[in-house]
Amino acid sequence: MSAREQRQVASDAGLSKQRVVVEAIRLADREGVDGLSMRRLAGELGAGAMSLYHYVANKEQLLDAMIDIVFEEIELPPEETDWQSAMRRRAVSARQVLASHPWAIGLMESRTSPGPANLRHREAVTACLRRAGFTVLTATHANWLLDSYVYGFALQEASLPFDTADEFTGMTEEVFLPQLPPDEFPYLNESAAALVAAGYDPAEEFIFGLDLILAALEPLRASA
Amino acid sequence: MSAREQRQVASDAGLSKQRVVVEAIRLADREGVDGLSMRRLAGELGAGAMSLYHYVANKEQLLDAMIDIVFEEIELPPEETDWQSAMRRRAVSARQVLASHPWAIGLMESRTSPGPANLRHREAVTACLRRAGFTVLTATHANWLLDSYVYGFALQEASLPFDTADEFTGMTEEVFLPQLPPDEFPYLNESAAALVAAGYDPAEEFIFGLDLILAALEPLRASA
DNA sequence: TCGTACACTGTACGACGTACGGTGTACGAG
DNA sequence: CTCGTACACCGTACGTCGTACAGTGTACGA
Repeated sequence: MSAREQRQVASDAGLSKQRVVVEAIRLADREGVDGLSMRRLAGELGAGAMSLYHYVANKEQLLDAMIDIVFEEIELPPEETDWQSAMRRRAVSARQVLASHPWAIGLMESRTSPGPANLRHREAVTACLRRAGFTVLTATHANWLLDSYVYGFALQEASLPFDTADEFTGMTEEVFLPQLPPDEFPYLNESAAALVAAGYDPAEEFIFGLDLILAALEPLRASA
Repeated sequence: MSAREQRQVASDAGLSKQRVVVEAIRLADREGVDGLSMRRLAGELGAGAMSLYHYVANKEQLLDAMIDIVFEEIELPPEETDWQSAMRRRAVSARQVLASHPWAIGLMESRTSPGPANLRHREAVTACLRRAGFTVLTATHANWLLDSYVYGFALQEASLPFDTADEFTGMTEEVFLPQLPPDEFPYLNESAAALVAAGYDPAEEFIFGLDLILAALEPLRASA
């Protein structure tokens, strides 16, 4: 048995850029982006820290690659349906993916050059809009608008300190409301109370705004 | 002249939480959030690194305080106009502020508890919407929708690798287009070409989506 | 049999956040 | 006028970070 094969047994498989990046994503999902260090990542892979630099030029490039894998996970707009359904599907998918990799959102601000999966995604979305009858310029507007909504929603969702409706109710009643004097924040109190009563569901909230935007974009199609 | 007065001359004024946080923001604006270290910040203030810990519990709290100062800079919705104008003003202000502190957007994802300025802002926005005739629930929807758009737009804008229209044209023609094979990315090519021809202005782009959202929200008012 | 190339790693450096234990000065009490 | 205390500030040190650099061992073609 060669040393390479030994290593493969010891660490589940030989190293590769793919394996490094995938494990990095797992680590970031588990511990947050601050918990992702080259040493820890190497440890997870059963390797020395410097070995990683044979597959990734530096940590920045590793982060770029991680982001692009995230984009790969987002569904492309299906081609066989009307444009609104297609956009809704890909937006919903994007929200799900970003919610399961919250660190990705904070990373986008600092990373300026889009990866290949990102480009493929943009191309597919633009294609869908153009084929639906939007002009080049209105398609650009629609693109900015939809992406802004999706990213902004994911950003807000990521900064919520709870994940489930129960946690929300608990946190609101025990932490937030006591911090909000009703005379200074009457409307926030009212709104928090209503949300506790009505229940809290980010997926529903997301769909509401999304459908409102899609409906408002409909009249901009040239061939309507 | 006392030692304290000497210090004040040497470093422009005695230390204070306010001064520490403001200088931290200046440093982050200038060098990015990665360039902000306790040692460098202390250096800018003419102090030792550990002195900062008398005004800030740790770096996390410093970042929280920075974010809240940023929220303080955003205009509250004016009370004397119709709700759409009020929302437009505060949204435009928010975009400007976030564009001048791009690091703030990436920070929001990891920071979960809102500061006082943030709360005041939310209260004022919610008040404006409720007074305009939105119900508690539709006001919540509108809030999520508008904030998502503003934050998401700011996030996308921050991740653009250029600041001016000229830079945009240059980068597009010299860097992006050569990377986009026309047969693989026909629509992105078309759209890039159109943008170069029509000129690029993020402020206009922002207003487009904003007004579209505001118009779409109008019919949701109860007292319309 | 040997040379080369490749995959990998050990060590070391400078910078980071911050715990801990000072140090000097201002100031109220005696 | 003296002195105790409180406060503002800092020097040093520890563990961790990213990563430059200089190896080391093995596979493989000649």
